[in-house]
Amino acid sequence: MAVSKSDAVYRTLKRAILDQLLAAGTKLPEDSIGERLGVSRTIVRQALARLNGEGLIELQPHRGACVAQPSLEEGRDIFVVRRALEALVVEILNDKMTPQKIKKLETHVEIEDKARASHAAASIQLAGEFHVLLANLTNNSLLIRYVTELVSRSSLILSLYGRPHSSECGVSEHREMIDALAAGDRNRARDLMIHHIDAIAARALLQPPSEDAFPDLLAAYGREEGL
Amino acid sequence: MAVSKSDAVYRTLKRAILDQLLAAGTKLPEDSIGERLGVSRTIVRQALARLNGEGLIELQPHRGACVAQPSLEEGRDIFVVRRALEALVVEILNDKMTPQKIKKLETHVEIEDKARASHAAASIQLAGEFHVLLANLTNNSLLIRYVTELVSRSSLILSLYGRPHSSECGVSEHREMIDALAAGDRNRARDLMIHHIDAIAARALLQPPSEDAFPDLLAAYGREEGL
DNA sequence: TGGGATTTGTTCGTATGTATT
DNA sequence: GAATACATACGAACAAATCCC
Repeated sequence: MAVSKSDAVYRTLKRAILDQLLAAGTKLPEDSIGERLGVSRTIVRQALARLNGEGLIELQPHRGACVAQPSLEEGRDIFVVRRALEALVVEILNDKMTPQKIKKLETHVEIEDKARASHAAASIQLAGEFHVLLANLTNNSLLIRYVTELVSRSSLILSLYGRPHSSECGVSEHREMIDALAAGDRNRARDLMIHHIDAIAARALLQPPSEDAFPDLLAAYGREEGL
Repeated sequence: MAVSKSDAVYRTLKRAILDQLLAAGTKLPEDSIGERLGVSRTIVRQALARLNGEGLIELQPHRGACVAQPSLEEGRDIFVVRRALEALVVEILNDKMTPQKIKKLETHVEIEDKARASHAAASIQLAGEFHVLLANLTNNSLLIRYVTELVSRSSLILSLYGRPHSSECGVSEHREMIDALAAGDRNRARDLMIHHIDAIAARALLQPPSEDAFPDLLAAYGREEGL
């Protein structure tokens, strides 16, 4: 077997969460997942433990797992870290750009552009993968792991608080960034990335809809009624 | 039970690795660990999987686990990320310092100072904990998790490539950093942190000793002998 | 090269803890 | 508040792969 079973389950679940087939908050019982995927609970448990480590699911003792529902505050925390690490990515890449790498990035953006019209799901995924690709070019495995995790979690946040079906990134911003890197313009590349992440954060961290506003309204009415 | 068994095993193993009771490269057979700690293999496996996720052990399929032996290059990668994230920590703390927090930090440094004379093991641990404490004060849970992981792995690198028994950090540098934060001097706090991390990296990433130099020497001799 | 010993990977039954009626 | 239903936590045993002689 090329990859282990739990690896396959891990990937399947991760993809399902990021594609929003499993919405935030969905319960993930070991038994039904195992049955559905034709593996035992042990395998599912391993996959769940790994997803928990990456913050994609929440795992409560004796109460099982559910798809993570990061709060707005957690969302902000994630983007604060993401901005710092992706700034580091371009910082590192400034000294390591080659024609091959530029070509790789341009090819990816081409694909993004083509998918943009067709359908949103693939577009969102590709936009995230651009950031992971950038991280990969640094060859710093830890940085790659962190950025990958951050991009995944950003996607979750976007699904919770962002405007529905809005792509995470603008393709044009990716193009500008490649140009700055290719030109060796350190400061511009860095500024573009920071601006880009901030733009993503702004799109992803809109104020939560009615659900949260509701209790406050009720409380206000309650006070008027002497409650 | 307040914490799960695998949690306890995880903590025990982590501590053992960081305290160098388990040297880098040591094999970690599930069975003997379980026997030693009075738990079944299932529990040990869970703990090992988690340690693997944090990069403290290496886990090869069908071949078991051993304490991680990061290469010099991985070591450099880790410190590159650590510098960026700890710079972010002080950046955030600049806006959030309170007398309570300053007191907390000062108290910790006091303890560090006292342990410095007595024995090295505790001293190294406390030095790392200062950085974790700083991260904790940001209240950003993701940042806390990443910094904690980075500090742990730095400790492993120090044990592999650093001068033996040398403490990771100078206590005086910690004091200066607290002063800069207390004074609200953003730039100075940031510069001190970056300088501090670079100093740690320099102490931790010395050229590897004879082992690596040996093959080169042999090769040189070999060429002279026509090999 | 082969085969036994050892270690990991997996299954599944039982125990335990949580939620609900 | 107790009993029941349900899901997870754990462990013993089996299967498969690796190591070592």
